[in-house]
Amino acid sequence: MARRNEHSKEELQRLTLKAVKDFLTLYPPQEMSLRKIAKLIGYAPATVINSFGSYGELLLAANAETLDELHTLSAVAIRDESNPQVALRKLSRVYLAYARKYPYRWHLAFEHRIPDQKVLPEWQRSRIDRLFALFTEQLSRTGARRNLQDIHIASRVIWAGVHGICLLAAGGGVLQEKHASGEQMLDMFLGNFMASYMVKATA
Amino acid sequence: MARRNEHSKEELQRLTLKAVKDFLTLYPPQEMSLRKIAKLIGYAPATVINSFGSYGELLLAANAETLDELHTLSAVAIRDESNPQVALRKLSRVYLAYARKYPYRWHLAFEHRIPDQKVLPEWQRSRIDRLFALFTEQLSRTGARRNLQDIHIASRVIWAGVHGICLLAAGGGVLQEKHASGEQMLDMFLGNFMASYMVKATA
DNA sequence: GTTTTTTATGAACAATGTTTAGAAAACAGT
DNA sequence: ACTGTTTTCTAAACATTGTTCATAAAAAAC
Repeated sequence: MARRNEHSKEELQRLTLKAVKDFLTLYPPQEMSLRKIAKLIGYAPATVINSFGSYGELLLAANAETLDELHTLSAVAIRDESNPQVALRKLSRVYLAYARKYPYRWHLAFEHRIPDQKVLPEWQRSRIDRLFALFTEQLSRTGARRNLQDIHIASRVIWAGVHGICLLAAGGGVLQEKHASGEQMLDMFLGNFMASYMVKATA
Repeated sequence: MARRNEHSKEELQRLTLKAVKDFLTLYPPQEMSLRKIAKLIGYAPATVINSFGSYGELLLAANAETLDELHTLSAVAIRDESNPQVALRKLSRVYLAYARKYPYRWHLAFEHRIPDQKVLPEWQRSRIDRLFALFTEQLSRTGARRNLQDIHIASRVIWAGVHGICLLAAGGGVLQEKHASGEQMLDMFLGNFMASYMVKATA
């Protein structure tokens, strides 16, 4: 066969990413494949490869959309929140809600080593950093007078804690906690950590 | 070919698991395959399947060994530690050290949905619970007089926090933190969380 | 020595991501 | 309108994956 020219290069990418998103909304990444996605959009496998470079890069692009979505939801959630500690709580709830709503997409985005790619592209790295930055900003606004390095570390600790709790609360695999709700864990984590963090700051 | 009877059923399993362990000490799980392991031990692929049931169950068995190792190291590390808070710190350090030493094995063990297996076996579930229990026990010994449910949740929070921090500090993938050391993050996490947790307990 | 059981494998299968030669539509130049 | 070039797209082939099954051969049982 030959060219059909039904979709532009960008349209084809949009089409493909939409198919991936829809698939991962229902089924886990391991059940997904290049050929299934190709069949879903009505194109040949090689066409998808031509469009994205490789299956791994397609996943990378899909993850970029996930991270963007999560960032937007987070930013909106704390837009009118003046209290930084409450903002941190809201951020954590957004993460948990997202991890529950789209467990497969969420998990894939933070998965390690998606392809055998040696180094992940800069535009992906910056998306992760942008997520961290949301926490760092709120932490700076708490008024805890500390050096930047201290705030940097603390924001990572909070992010890591939230992430780990989401794994327990929404992860469908080995880690699965039934007897403790995600909300309870998040509240206990942020409540205790921030309480002590603020105390030492004002002392 | 036919039977060689060089190894008993158990010996063959030991041999296979050793090969998997050695492989994952050097290379990531995605580069591993049933056929490579089979070649390493000098048996046919079908023989390995016969021995473990499936490739997924082989990974499950390998993960069981990882969890056992981690449990033993943890138990030994806190054996003579009378102070429960110090014990929690030591536990977290063991996790971090292990995640750094065997990043691939560590990651695979806590990965979600290794095979397409619907439900993970009971003997695997109990190994995870045993790891949690180490944290729960020390938390109980802190003297914080709380109900069991509260301690249960708190132990999960601590475990999740430690796990998330290890992901940042030792995870070789998307999440990678260069500017904050794992030790710093662990100390800040446990220090602040426990400080507040204990205060409220004695109040 | 004959039968049965256990052990191990080779060959075949379906599915995977990727490469490549080339067909056909769109475009450009005259 | 014809011709040459470029772009778009795919079928076919490849190597690799996990898994199944008939079967060969050694060991064990009788």
